[in-house]
Amino acid sequence: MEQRKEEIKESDFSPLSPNTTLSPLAMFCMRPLPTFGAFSQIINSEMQKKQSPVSGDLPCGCQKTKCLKLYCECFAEGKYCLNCNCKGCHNTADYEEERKDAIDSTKDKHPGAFRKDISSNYKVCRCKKSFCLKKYCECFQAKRPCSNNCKCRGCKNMNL
DNA sequence: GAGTTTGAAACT
DNA sequence: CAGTTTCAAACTC
Repeated sequence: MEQRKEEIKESDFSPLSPNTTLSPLAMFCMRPLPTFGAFSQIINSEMQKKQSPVSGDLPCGCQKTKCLKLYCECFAEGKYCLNCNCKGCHNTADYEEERKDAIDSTKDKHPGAFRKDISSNYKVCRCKKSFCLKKYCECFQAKRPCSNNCKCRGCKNMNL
């Protein structure tokens, strides 16, 4: 089907013209700029949306820690909570200050925290009852044999 | 779904 | 550093 080129008139773009029909883009461009606070909220919201959940990751279900302690896997991985089952979560952009403080104090006590480059390879377990053959054991859960540095007892998760 | 077990994280 | 408590997930029924 042949598309006829329409003649473009100045009135097509003028917001002052009562009969003008504007494109969605034009409408967007004409919107007033948001206040700084609103702008910040929009940015934070978009940042959170970009935190796509990594495949295989499970949402947390924290109840008491506001997801601001290492008990929370999302927090421990340096991620915002997203689509989680947690209650009273402060591990979101809405609580950025509190979250940042929590990260700082956790880093003070636990310098290796949030360091993806070192955390997974050097973690050790202290299992006593699971023989390191259940997901209670972090090594087992990571599909990795226990190392000499582990403090586990009766370990059956060793390389032969 | 409720209750129990487990070991990391936090606390003292 | 060691013992204890708290916590959330894994597990069991």
